[in-house]
Amino acid sequence: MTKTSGTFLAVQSAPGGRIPRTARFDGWSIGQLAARTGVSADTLRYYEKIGLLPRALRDAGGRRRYGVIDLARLRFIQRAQAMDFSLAEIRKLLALRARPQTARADARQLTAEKLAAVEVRLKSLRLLRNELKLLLNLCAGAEDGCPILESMAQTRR
Amino acid sequence: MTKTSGTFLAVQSAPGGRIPRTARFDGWSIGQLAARTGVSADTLRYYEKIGLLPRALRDAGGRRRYGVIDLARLRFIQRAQAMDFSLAEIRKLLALRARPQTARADARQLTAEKLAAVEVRLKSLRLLRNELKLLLNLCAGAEDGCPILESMAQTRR
DNA sequence: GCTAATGCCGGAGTCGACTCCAGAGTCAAG
DNA sequence: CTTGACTCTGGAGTCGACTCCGGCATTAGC
Repeated sequence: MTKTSGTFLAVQSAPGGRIPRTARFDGWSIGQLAARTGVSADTLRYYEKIGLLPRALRDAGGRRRYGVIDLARLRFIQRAQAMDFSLAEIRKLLALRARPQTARADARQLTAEKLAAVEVRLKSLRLLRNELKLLLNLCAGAEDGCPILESMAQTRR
Repeated sequence: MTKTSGTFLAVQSAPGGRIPRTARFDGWSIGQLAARTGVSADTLRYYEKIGLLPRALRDAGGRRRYGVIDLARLRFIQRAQAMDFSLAEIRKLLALRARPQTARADARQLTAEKLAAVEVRLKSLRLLRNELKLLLNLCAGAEDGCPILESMAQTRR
């Protein structure tokens, strides 16, 4: 989400993932994949280290080379992450992808659990918002003292 | 929120904060305050270390003794924490309590900022909830494949 | 007086998801 | 051939809010 160093132009040579007809497409470097996805190179190496991404192919010089499969997997991770799944949960989801027969029920359950957690969080955040609004309203109408600080100082509300 | 080790009975000797008539009330031990508030003794020492609580009075043997002022401050911390304020923010709020003249505006602003942050989080959580619900609905109606995994695998949605 | 419980302190470890670093290797352009 | 951009590795550091530890001192209850 941060480091997007200047490699951007290099990526333009294969827009939309197209393979140039002249030279064999041997994938992207780590920096190119980073620029393409917005995931930093450090993070890509980290994902590999923790096994979220498989060990990438290496070129003659030992440098990582990524292909469309890796890109798809990474996109999957990004989308799952945007859905508030932790890397541990995403690891499970990725494993599910490999065995389609049981995947349905398991993915469903994982998602249902996530939904339940989100609902809970929503509920408490709504309460919190109301509390805060109330405090601000009180504050607007108060002549003396600070209702906000006072409310937190009280022993029971 | 966790460790509530067996000291509970000791506290019962002064229920409701009552002071035994025979001996002078010299406050609570760290364990007693812990049992009374649900904040672990370790955490109390931690709060003192980071200056969230002032250095507690010590008895002859060097052990901490807490009084009602400490209890009130701790309750303040707990309530602010329940309102999603971080310890750093709570530190500011506590500082505000000390200078009532400017406190109003500052506490108001802190609260308003917190409210804004909560609103933002609420919005994104609502979106997330809708996504998850949609996925589960799709999943219920699908005959083949797993719509959940598929949705994450797609390059664009 | 003895023992179990409690408390003290400094410091290390935990969790999750990275981020940063040093020192070395690789590669393309000029 | 040199320069500079990029990459490699293993490991350490970051953030927030604790939690746990070992070794020792003190105290409460019997």
